[in-house]
Amino acid sequence: MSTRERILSTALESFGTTGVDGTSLDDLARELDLAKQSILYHFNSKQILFQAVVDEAADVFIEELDAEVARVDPNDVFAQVEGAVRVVFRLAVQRPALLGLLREASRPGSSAAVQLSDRLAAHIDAAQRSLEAALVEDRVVGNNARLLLFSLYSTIMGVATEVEVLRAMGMEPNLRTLTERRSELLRFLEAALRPIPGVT
Amino acid sequence: MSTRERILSTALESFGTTGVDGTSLDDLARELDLAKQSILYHFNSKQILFQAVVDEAADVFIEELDAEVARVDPNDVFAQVEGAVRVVFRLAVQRPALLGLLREASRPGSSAAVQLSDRLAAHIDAAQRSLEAALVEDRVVGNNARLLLFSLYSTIMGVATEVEVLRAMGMEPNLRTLTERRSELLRFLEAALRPIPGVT
DNA sequence: CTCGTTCTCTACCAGTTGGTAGACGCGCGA
DNA sequence: TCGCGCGTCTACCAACTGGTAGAGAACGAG
Repeated sequence: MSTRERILSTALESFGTTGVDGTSLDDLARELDLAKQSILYHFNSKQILFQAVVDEAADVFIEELDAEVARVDPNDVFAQVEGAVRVVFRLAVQRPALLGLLREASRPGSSAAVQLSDRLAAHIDAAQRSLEAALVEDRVVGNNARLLLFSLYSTIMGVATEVEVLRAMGMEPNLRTLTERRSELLRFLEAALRPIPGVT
Repeated sequence: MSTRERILSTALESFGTTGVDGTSLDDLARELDLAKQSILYHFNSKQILFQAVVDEAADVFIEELDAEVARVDPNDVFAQVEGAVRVVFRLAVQRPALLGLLREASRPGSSAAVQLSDRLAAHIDAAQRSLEAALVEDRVVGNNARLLLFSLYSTIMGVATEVEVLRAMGMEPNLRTLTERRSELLRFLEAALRPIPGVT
């Protein structure tokens, strides 16, 4: 792995867990066993490094989602939701810092928000169109595809990442409860989306 | 308003929008037009100030929820959910920094998480019991009251606070879209909770 | 008046911050 | 062999960080 890649990956880990403001270039340099100035050689400023990290996180996120969605019937909304949930929960286990970074970058007023949204725009549009089609064909219940997508996103990301709230409810965020969380989440989402039989 | 109260309120605003690490005591002092050392007189350290701010935010949050829930039939889960949504959305308009602070304090690994959860424990338990009762009487559909509550929380808080994601979807977070968001959210939650007629 | 308490202030500190300047070593093409 | 670009380094910086020390103002109680 190149130095540049090492820096990116370590920075993603640290920014995603401790936050950008909570991570100093000195911290990163120490962790990388590298001079701080070498970091600044590859990324001219901390801000630029953060942007690069956000881009990388967005790319990984998109890549994983694409790979999963490609294996699923594009007309089956529930299967797509299930795929998205699978991806997010896999990341929650394997790369929690990546989800933490997305959370950091999508914080209200974040400088990286615009950039992140540019990176995701095409995929959001695609998901929205797919949901729209399902909506007009009554394969799914709802009034507004965008807002429905927004609700789905909020629920999935929240259930996958709000581990401290989970703790407050008396459940430790280990692998067993994670599985429970996921299956209850899927049931919840399906109940919210599934048309009532016989009602048009 | 006492100096202590002024400090608390300004700190809540700043911590909730810029984050704790992104806010220096010098910033606060400047904004308050007060010497930094006066802040440290009332709160011996930044950490202690943060804890006090978290406590205050939790108190306000609980107070608002209690006031709303008290006006609602305790056996009507949908009315309770509607009340909670109303409170959260009102705060999203009137005191967005307060929700931002809860988000900050419930960040994975946050030092304030335990404290926040202690403060909310009793209310979480009450909500869970109420949901549990509705569950066994089939007034609501679901398998696990705690996980159901967790899903509800994630959805409501996400839809109310993820304004940058909303922007990424092409909707500006103004008052009109907020109303739309709220009504679509309520529809979504009701669909997720409402038992299908005729099915037991 | 005067003493003690409460609060705010100025002055200061050592450690850390993001960032700059410039030297050194290394590998590679001419 | 030489020069040169690339990457890393040491040394340094001004600004800012959270926090300390201690003086003085305001004020109520005796």
